[in-house]
Amino acid sequence: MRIGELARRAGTTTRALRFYETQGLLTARRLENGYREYGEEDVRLVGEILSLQAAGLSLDDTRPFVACLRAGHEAGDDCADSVEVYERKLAEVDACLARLEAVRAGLVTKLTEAMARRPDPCRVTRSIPLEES
Amino acid sequence: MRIGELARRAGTTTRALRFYETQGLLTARRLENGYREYGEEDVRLVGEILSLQAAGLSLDDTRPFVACLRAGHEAGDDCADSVEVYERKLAEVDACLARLEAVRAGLVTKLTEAMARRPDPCRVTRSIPLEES
DNA sequence: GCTTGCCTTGCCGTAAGCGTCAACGTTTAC
DNA sequence: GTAAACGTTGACGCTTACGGCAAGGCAAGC
Repeated sequence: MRIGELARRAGTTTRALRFYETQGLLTARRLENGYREYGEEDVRLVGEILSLQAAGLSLDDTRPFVACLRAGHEAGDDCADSVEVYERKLAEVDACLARLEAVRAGLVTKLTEAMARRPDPCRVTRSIPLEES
Repeated sequence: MRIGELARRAGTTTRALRFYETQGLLTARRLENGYREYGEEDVRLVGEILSLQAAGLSLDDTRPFVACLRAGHEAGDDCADSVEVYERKLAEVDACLARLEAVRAGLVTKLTEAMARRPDPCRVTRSIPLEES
């Protein structure tokens, strides 16, 4: 199949596929007219990439998974390198979570302090009519 | 004072200060030779920007705070706009936390599944010598 | 022969916050 | 007199994952 069909079937764009190729994630044989030609296994491969990206991995992180599939494994994470990426990414996510928690705490502090400084905290902008609706 | 001194006193670089100026966050009068000239209040202002960035705000988010200080308020968050930024940012951080939690959960799932598929999970790489140390 | 649709390569732009030259003028001290 | 330390503007680099557009080649239906 050609690039357009692969893009449709894998659920992405031709732009993305060509980009993956420049990144060495995808390869294609060429037809006589220069068009890229893909096989069924490429649908699976691109699907793996997209699924991993959705799981929070960067494109670069998907390399071991692609290599693993190319090496004939049934799943992209059937290789040690892939599992290692999972672990590394998990650690990164945990670090990011911790940092965000800290940022959150700082924001809450600043917010409450600012609110405490505001004059007339009990002011009512508009009185509520008793008999409405 | 000139840009170098302001940078030192505020704890940043001249490059950053010039950048803030292009972003409209900082203004400076010019000496006859074209050099930027700052006052004491600018030290405070730049300090506010840096502190907010450290708290997780983007440079753009600091605009209301700077405007608030320029308007003569004692604190940069003595204005409604600034407080609004706190609230918006807090919501953003919360959303980001939720997304990261989901990513984390997905990673853990993938990792445990991949580990479960690995052969020989009880394999011992090296036997532990009984009499060591 | 015309249109339509698919394909090609390549280059620019995005968002954030500066770092790092380049190439040059100014001030100050020895 | 000159060197060091400071100042100026401008422009490019970096990172991610493409989108958009240009300018064209190829294929198929009417």
